[in-house]
Amino acid sequence: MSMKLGLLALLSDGPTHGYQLKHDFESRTGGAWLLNVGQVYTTLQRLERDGLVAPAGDDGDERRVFGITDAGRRAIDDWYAEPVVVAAPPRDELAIKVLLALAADAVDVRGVLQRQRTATIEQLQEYTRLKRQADTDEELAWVLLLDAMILKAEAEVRWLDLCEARLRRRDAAADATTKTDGGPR
Amino acid sequence: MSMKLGLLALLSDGPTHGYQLKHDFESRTGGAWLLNVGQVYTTLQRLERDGLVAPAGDDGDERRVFGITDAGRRAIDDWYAEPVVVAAPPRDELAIKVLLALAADAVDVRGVLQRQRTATIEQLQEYTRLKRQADTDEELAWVLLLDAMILKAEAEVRWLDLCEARLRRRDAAADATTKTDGGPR
DNA sequence: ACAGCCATGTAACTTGTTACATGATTTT
DNA sequence: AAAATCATGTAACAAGTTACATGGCTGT
Repeated sequence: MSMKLGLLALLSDGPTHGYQLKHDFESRTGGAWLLNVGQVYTTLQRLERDGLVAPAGDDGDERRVFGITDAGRRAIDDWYAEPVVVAAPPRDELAIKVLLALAADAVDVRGVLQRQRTATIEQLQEYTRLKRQADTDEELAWVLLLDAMILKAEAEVRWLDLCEARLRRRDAAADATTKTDGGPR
Repeated sequence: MSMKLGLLALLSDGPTHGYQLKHDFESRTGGAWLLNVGQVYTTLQRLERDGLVAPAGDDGDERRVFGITDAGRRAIDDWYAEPVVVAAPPRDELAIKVLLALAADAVDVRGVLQRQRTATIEQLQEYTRLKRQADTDEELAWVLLLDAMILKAEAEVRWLDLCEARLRRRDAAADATTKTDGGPR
């Protein structure tokens, strides 16, 4: 949904053609978000199908200029007016992976957590490195994106640590049970 | 990708049929992740097409039992062995929305940020409420999922605050320019 | 002439997802 | 007998994504 609405948002600033949309989108995201041009055109077709954009422009122009329709304007206003709500359940690959690993006794959950932690911390360092550079460049979009990725990565590390802690606590409890009352046979 | 791999992970614990997979998946995610049964069957078809699972079982059974293949075993081992890497760019609806709002002067970015902040904090309170209950129930899967959602929501709030701060700083800088040297005409 | 960008588009495919049809078995 | 649950499946669509074909225009 974000791609469609992203292009629609760009079109709400004025009619343009597909190739320009690609460039606008990329420049507004600080060059961090590159689009395959083909995708822009397919998305435009689908937006037209849904009545959110319409061909607007001098017939006889080789470039196909699209403009936003009233319905499109309404859609984009709604988008900005409504907060983004997380889907329940969150489509979170890491979470599902850990939960499934947890229940499968053939899988080394600890290993999964540790490998993920290492990888995420590496990413965090890379982001921090990039941010030092971006801060001097004053590219607001790119800086904000990096902020977001850093905060997310930090949250992920914290979650991994929490998982470890809860696992240790659970294992300790199970251990205590086996020692005091023989535990599960 | 996570749905497919999720079912495959379940099958790596032993062959079963579609309906059972649905129940396993839901119970292992603490009931937080409900599946449409139809999706399980379509996903199984696709896994079979890709050679990751194969019909395994007594012919003549009314239930279609599937087992994991060697290729499937390899795929699931890889999944657990490799950390989940964030796609660059992150497909983050909130981030793209804020970045696009930032560049469009017809949009009230401050409003977008504030409405999102309110909504996210509300969610945070709801998660916290649910967690108090889950903590007593000792449902590890559900507790871990809530942990993840809480940490993510907190990170989101922090990011929104950071955005606000950076916007204020930018506006202050622009203001200073207009006052001292006349600024942009 | 040739490289490279501007520009448009189509075909094909993937995953996720829902709505619907169908019937057997079990519980109330 | 009716309701619920078990169980399997298909049709259809949305959204994202890539690979490819095609041609004009511009600078060297």
